[in-house]
Formats: sequence, C-alpha cells, structure tokens
Amino acid sequence: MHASPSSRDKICEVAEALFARRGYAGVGLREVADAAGLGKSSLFHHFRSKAQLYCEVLDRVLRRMRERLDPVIRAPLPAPERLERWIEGLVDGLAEHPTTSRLLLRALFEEEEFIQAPPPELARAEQTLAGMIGDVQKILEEGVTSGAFRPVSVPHTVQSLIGASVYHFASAEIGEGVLGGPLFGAEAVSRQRTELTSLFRHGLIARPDPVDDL
Amino acid sequence: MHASPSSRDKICEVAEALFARRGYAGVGLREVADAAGLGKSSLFHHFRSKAQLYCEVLDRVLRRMRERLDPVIRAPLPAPERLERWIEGLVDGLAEHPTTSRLLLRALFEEEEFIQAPPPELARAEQTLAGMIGDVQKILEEGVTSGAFRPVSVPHTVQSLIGASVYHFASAEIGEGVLGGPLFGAEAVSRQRTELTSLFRHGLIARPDPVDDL
DNA sequence: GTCTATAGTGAGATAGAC
DNA sequence: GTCTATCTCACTATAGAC
Repeated sequence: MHASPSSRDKICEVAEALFARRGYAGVGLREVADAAGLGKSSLFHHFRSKAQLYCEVLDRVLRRMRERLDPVIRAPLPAPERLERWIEGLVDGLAEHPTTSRLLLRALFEEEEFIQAPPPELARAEQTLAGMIGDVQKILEEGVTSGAFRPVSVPHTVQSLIGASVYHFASAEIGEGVLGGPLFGAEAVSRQRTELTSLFRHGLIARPDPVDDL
Repeated sequence: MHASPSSRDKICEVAEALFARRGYAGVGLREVADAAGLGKSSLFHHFRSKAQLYCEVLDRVLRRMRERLDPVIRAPLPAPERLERWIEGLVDGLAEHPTTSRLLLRALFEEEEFIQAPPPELARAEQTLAGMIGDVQKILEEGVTSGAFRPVSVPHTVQSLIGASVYHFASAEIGEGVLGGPLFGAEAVSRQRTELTSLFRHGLIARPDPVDDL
C-alpha cells in the first residue's frame, strides 16, 4: 500500500483490469501503456513480452487469493466447517476484486496461447493454482474418509465448487439478468455466500436417511 | 446430416472449433478459410463480417442445446425429477461436443466486443439463452413453491448449476489435472452426470430434519 | 461462388537518443 | 527509465477478374 506504486506495479494493475475485461488477445500493449500513463515502448523495460506481463498478472491474482485462503487451510476444524470457511473465503475473495473471477476463468482458455513458448512465470502461476486446488481436495477427502461427507467423487466435487463460485462472479450481464440486480452488491455477495455454503453443506453431508433411491 | 454440407455450414463447423479453442479475438479469418478449404475472401460472400460469423456460430450451438433440453421441459413430472433430467441433458449435451462448453463460457466475455455495433444475429442467440435459463428457473421455482425443495434463492441456484456444469467441461488441462484423466471419456461423463444430479438432489431437497444450525 | 491482389489499419517488438 | 521512430507482420475488409 505505497502512496506511489512503482511503474511496474502500476502496469500490472491496469493490465489486470484490461486482461480481465477483454482477454489476452483482445488487449493491445498500446492500451496498457496509455492506461498506465506511459509510452508503449516503456513496457518492454519492465516486461520482456506481452506474454510475460500476462503471466505475471495472473500469478499476482492467484497469490492474492491463496493468501486469503491460507489461514482457513491451517485452521484445526472438522472438514465440514473448514469447507464452509473455505467457500466463504473464496466467495469474499472473488467479490472483492471484480477482475479476479474473469481473469481466472479466462486463464482456462488462454494458457493454450503459451504452449509453444511458455514464459517461466506461467509455471509459478500454475503451481499456485495447483496448491489451492490440492488444499480443498484435502478437505473433501478428509470429510469423506471421516464419514462426515457422503462418498462423493472428490475431483468432481472440486470441479463443481470451483465452477459454481467462479462462474457466478464472472457471469456479467447474463448473471445480472438471472439475479435481477448487480452481482457485486453487498446483498448479492452475502446471499451467494450463504447459498453456496448451504448448497454444498446439504449436498455433501452424510445422512442416516439417504434419498438415493429417488 | 447431408453427405456434402454447404460451404456455409462447413465454415460454421470449422469456425465453431476455432472460436471455442482460441476465442473471438484470437482467431483470424485466414485460419477459418484455410480450415474450410476456401480462400479468405470467399468468407465474405457468406457472412458480412467476422462478428456476424461468430454470432451465428454461437446461436447454432445454443439452439442445438435447447433442442436437446426442450422435451425435458415439457415432460409432466414433479420438479425434482424434471430437474434431474434437465441436468442429465445438459451434461450429455456439453459432453457430446467438446466445443460447446468453451464457446458458451467464452461468450460470457466476448459479448462485450459487440456492444458498439451488435449484429442482429446476437439478439437471436441471447433470446435462445434467455429461454433456456427461464426454463430451468421455472423448474426450480415450482420445486420451491411446492415444498419439494428447500427455500433456496432460485437465481443463485441457477447460477451454481450453470457454473458447475459448464465450467467442468470447459476446464481443459486444469480439470483433467483434478480428475486425473480425460474430461470427455465415457466414464468421466457418466460420473459427472451422477455427481451433479446427486449434489443438487441432496443440496435442494427439503428435509424434515434440517442441519442449518451447523 | 471462388479466386488474386490490395487497401488500410494496428499489432508486438526493437533501436537508439536523452 | 522514458521517449520517438521504425521494423515486420497479421489482421479485416474490399475490388474486380473469372
């Protein structure tokens, strides 16, 4: 929280907003430079290429999220409670910066742009993401083996959890049409927190009286 | 199912694959033309612009999905059963063409490219999507008012359902890393069908013995 | 209906002055 | 560390022959 961030940080900030809005291919370095108050060529003194800039922005976003979720992982709580805290942290983290969900969802697709010559920064971002996924996977596995959760497929459940939460905040006009109001308003965020936690609580908790025969 | 599709259909087919893989801004018409076995200029005899081609491809994909889900909507079944059929149809439809989920997820972002001069085809695609969302919304509302489902927020639940299903099949390498195998294999698709339906069945069904005090 | 040729624009990246 | 100028390349779209 410096009063005057370095040019490098400023570039990352504006690039995060632009990449989130229009994607890797849709953003020109000219636009980034203008938004950062610099000439286009000056960017190349801070980043070797557009690809490196993008990967560094992605890694920043992932680390920001992982820092937020880290204390939850270390909390000595039973799996169901820890999962709820993790979901709440994820929702709050996604709600805090509207750029995050869009950048992360887009990252699914745009990593293919770098298969030819992946910048070293991409590997860091992938490791950060893999760590977060591994963390929530452990929570679910613990819950299943302890008998607190139904014997669900942990990988598929992880996918559903990520998809439901990230998609929601990335859904833009479509999501606002479904909700009938803003996605990032305080009330909508709070509701998303409770809806998602209760959906997965009811959906996962083991029951003495299953309805699988429905 | 013609033996020799028209040039127009051929262009749409290859464009669907390319747009799904690299997005609107990431695909050049040169690439589309080459893949269709045509010269680049020939595309402009079939489509007025790149934007029109994209919107027509998007509408085709949405209509393909809606046709598949239409019989489920009209089925005279209680809400919980109809929701399960709807989810199974959605999963099967997404699994059938690996391009679909990616194209639809990307459409979230890329509609912003057309706010300046939206092609008329875009409105058709948006209507098709709005219809499908309205359909599943009605199922959920029916289930909540009949007391079969908990008193969840229908809009948030719709968002979670769409997010979980579409994200899963669009998640590419990340999803395959989580699953430890291919996303579109017969076994993985079948498992996704049962995991998603049972997650929402357990997550939504009203219970005489709630655990909301957890 | 498809082609070649090209207009016109903007992209990422580099060189070198200051 | 920022700038101007420039290189090279790819893009969308058009014109007009066949």
